[in-house]
Amino acid sequence: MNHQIYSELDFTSLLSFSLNALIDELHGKLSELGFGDIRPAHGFMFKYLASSGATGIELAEYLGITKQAVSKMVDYLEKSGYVIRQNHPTDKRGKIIILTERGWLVVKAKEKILTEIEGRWIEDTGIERMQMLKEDLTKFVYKANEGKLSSRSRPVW
Amino acid sequence: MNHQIYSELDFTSLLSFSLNALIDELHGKLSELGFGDIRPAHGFMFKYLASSGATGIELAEYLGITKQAVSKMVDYLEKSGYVIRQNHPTDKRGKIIILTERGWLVVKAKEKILTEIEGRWIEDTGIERMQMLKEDLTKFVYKANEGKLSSRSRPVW
DNA sequence: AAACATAGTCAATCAAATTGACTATGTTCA
DNA sequence: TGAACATAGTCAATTTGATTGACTATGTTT
Repeated sequence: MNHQIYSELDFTSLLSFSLNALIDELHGKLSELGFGDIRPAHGFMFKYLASSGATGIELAEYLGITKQAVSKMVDYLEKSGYVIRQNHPTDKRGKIIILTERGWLVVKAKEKILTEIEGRWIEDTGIERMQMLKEDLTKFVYKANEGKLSSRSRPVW
Repeated sequence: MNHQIYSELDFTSLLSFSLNALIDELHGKLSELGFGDIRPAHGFMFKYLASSGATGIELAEYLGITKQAVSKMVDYLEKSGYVIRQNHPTDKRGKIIILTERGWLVVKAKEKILTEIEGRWIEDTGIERMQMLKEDLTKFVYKANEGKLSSRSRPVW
């Protein structure tokens, strides 16, 4: 293995490679579990839908993409049986997107896998350092978004 | 500002948001400097070309994308005046892609901006913690790639 | 010399997003 | 209360970054 590559990584590369490694492992394991049609781009959508349902526009704001892009993603996930569109109870223009049973299976599988990965990281570096790492990243994210509150800029995984 | 969003971020979100914040700031500043036609996808290409030149296939391997994709990126960057294709000195099939003067300006601007950002992070969290953070991420990246040495999986910024 | 391998390009397609135009419903206010 | 405006969602065309497949030209092996 080419060790040199890893000894001189700049900060941006470190973040990028870490995230990629995480996402690759996650989607590899999801594929093994029969969820091969879930793609990285869907990750944050599932995350948001898990907390409750959501309208298209809520999703668009959360994901930082247009409502048209959300609509297409929902088309795909609905066709694949992970979500359904329901009529909004009070607003006849609106729809609410909710997870199907199969959608919930994905969310649960995803959580399990991510917990495993994070657990392995904790074993490697210790719980205190992992905690610090999270604190620091949280601080950076928070600071980076102080000035311009808006637009979450395509967080894709 | 919605503080709640930031207090409960899982690890994947933290990595994703940190990386996005970094990339957004970098490309915002590059735009201000007149390099608005450089896009996040070009980041690692510039990084690799800066160390020496490279053939298309070397770039493809480094970036984890196909040689056709590299060829298109090079078309774009050549048209924009950041790189040129030269004939390979010994292999008549091959080309070497090297940075133009304008390409070097981008590399230097990029390094300056990233150093600034990293400096701000160090101010916020301290040099020791920053060092630990880097060590930990390096360890994760290294471990994640032990099994399967190949394919760098689209590191895009 | 023939057979195979490699570097690069061309063309068609896919994935994830965009902008712009549109329908239907909801809200405001003169 | 109805006209004017705003909002939720879809349809269509386009862009960006990537893919697979087919091809040319050159290099290497046997």
